[in-house]
Amino acid sequence: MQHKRRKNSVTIKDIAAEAGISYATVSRALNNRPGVNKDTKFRVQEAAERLGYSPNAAARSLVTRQACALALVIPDITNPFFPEVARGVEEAAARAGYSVFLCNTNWNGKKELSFLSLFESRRIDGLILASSNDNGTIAEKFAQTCLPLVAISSFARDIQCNQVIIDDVRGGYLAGCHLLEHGYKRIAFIGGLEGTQATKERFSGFLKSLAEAGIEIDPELCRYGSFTWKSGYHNTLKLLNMAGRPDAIFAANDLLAMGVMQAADELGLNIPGDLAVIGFDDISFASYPRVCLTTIAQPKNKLGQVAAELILTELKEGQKKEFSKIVLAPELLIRRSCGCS
Amino acid sequence: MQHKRRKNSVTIKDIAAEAGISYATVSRALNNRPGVNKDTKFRVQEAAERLGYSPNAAARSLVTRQACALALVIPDITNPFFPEVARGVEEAAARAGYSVFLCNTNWNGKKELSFLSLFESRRIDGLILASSNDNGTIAEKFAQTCLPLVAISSFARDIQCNQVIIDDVRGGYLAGCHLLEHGYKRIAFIGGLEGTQATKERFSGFLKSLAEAGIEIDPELCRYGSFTWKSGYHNTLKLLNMAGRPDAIFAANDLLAMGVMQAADELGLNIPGDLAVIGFDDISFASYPRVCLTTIAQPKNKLGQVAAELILTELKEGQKKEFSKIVLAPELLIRRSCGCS
DNA sequence: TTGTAGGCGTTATCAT
DNA sequence: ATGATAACGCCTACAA
Repeated sequence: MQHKRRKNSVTIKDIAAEAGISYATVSRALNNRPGVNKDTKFRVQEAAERLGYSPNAAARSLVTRQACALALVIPDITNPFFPEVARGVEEAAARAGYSVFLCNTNWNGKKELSFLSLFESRRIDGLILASSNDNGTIAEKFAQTCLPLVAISSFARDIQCNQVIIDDVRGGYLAGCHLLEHGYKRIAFIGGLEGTQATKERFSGFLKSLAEAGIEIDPELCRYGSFTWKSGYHNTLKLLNMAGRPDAIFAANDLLAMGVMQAADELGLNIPGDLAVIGFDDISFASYPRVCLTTIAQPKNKLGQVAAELILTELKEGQKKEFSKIVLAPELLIRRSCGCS
Repeated sequence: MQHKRRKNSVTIKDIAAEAGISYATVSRALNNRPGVNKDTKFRVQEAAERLGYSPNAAARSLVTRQACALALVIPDITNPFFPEVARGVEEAAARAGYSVFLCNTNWNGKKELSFLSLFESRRIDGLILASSNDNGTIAEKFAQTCLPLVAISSFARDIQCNQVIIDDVRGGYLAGCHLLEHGYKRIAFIGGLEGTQATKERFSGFLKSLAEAGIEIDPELCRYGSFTWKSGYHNTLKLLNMAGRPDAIFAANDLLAMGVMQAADELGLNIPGDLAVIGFDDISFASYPRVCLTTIAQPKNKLGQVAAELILTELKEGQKKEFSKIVLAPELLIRRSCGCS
C-alpha cells in the first residue's frame, strides 16, 4: 500500500477565499491583532470554525522563531523522584501554552549529549536539565548553546547557568539534628555514589550538625554505593555487623533508607527501637504505613514548576545578565523511623 | 531590557556561499541524496561543520509535512504505572529519531481534549493515548482526527482505533486461580472505580476462576472505590469486620493491595497467615521486602514500546485498513503475600 | 480597515 | 552533477 500523504489541511488562504478577503486580514483576525473590523473578524472566525482550520505550528515557528516548546531532560523517569518534577514542569508549561519534550537519558551521557543537536534543530525555546553527569561537564556544553537553560537537582554548583536546587546541605543538617535530638550518638551515614554532589552536600550538612554537638564521626560509619535500595541494604548489613554498630543511620535518599530497613528487618532489629533511620526525598512510598519513614522532604513538584517558570519569564522578558540561582528549602518530615510518637 | 531575538542561525544558504555552490546542492549533500559529487559533498559537510550548521526542523516539517514527533497522553505521570510506559515509548521513539511530547492530563477530561487542537496544530505524526476517560468518548474524538492513534491501557474495548492492551480478564483469572490453588475459599474482591474497564475485566476473569472451582461469589465480598491505597485500606477494614470475613483478597491493583496490607496490619492480622492478598500491576514497590506482594505483572515498559512501534511502522508503511489490536499477556509473579514458600 | 508582497529555511521539481 | 525556482503556511512591514 502506498504511503498516503496527510490530507492537505485548510490554511488561512482557504479561509480568506471563504470569507472573501485577503489572507493577511485573516491572519490578523485570528491572532487578535488590533485594527480589524469587528464583523470581518467575526466572519473570519466563523469561516475558520466551519472549515475546521488549525494553524500550522511549523509555519508559524518558521517566521516567529519560537517553537513554544521546552525540553525536559532527565536521567530516568522511572526513578520516583522525577515524575513529580516532570509533572510540575508540564503543568507550568501547559499553563503558558508551551509543550514539553520528554527526554529520558537513561543515565547515558552519550544519549544526553545527543539531545543537544536535536534541540538546536528544533529550536526549542528553553530546556530544563537534570543531568546524569554530576560534575557538570555535560551541563556546561548545554549552557554553551545559549539556549535558555535551567539546571535542576544536584550537580556541580559552579557551572554557569540558571539553577533551581534544593539546599542539600541544610537537608543533611536537619537530618543530623533530628537524630541528635533523639539522643542518638553513634550515627552512620550511607550515601549514593561517593563524590557525587548530592551525597557530598547532604553529608557535609550532616557533619555540621554532629560538629555542633561535639561529635566526631567515625569514618568506619560512612559508606557509599549507589542510590538504590540494594546498595542501602548491603551497606547496612556491613554496618550492623561491626563491633560498635550504629544506633542510627542517615541515608542520603529514601531508596537507601528502605534498604536500611530491609537489612534491619533481616537481622531482627526493630526500627526505631534498635536502630533509627532517616531518609531524604520523601518519595511517595515513604509514607506507606509499612515504611513510615522519617525523611527530609524535597519540594519536587515545586522544583519542576519553579524551573519552568524561570525559563518562561526569561523567555518573556529577555535573558537576564546574571544567572538566577533559586534554592528551595527541604523540610523535615517526621514519621516513625526515628522514634517520634 | 528589550527582548532579543534569537541570533540568526546559519542556513544552507550560508553553507552554499561558503562552499561556492547553490543551496539546492547543499540540501542534497546534507541529506545524502544520490547524485552529488563526492568531494562537493565533502566540502559541504566540512563547511556545515565549520559554520556550526543545524537544520531548522520547522522549515523542514513545513515542506515534508512531518513533525517527527509523537505525543504521549497520560492521566498522571506520578502514578507508578505510567513512568515505565513512558520510558518504553520514549526509548522506541528515540531509536527511530522521533521526539515525544509529554502530555499529563491530571485525570482532567477537559485538559485531555484541549491537547487535541494542540496536536492538530503541531501536526504530530501520531499519538499514544492512555485516556482518563474510561468509556472511550474522549478516545473516540481523538480517533476521528485521522491522526495515527494507539490507545493503551484500559478503556472501552469497542472503540475504533489501534489498541495495545493487557489481557485484564486473563490477569484476573490468574489471580483467582492462584488463590484457589492455595485453598482459599472465601475470597474477596476490591476494585477501583466501579464500572471501570480495568475493574470490570479483572473482576470477570476472577469470577471465571471461581466458577470453575464451583464457587459462587458473595456480593458482600465485592467492594469498589478508587485505585488508591486509602481506598484499599478502607474497604479492607469493612471486609475484615464482617461476620464471615474473607481469607483472601484479590485487589485490582497493587496500590489497593498495599492498602489491604495496611488494614490487616492494623487489625493485627498476619499476611499471609490470616489473610492472603494478591495485587495487579507489579509496581516497583511490590518487590520491596516489607511489601513482598504477589501480583499479576503487567509488561509496562513493553506496553509503551509496542505502542510506539506500532505507530512508527504505520507511519512508515502507511495506515492499515484495519486497526491493530495487540494484547499483551500478564504474568503471575509469586512473592509472599499468598502463602507461597 | 484592508490588501500586496517579501521572507522565514527547507525540500522538490524542473531544467541545464 | 548542479542550478534556478517554486512551493510549504504563516507573519508583518508597507502601501492603499
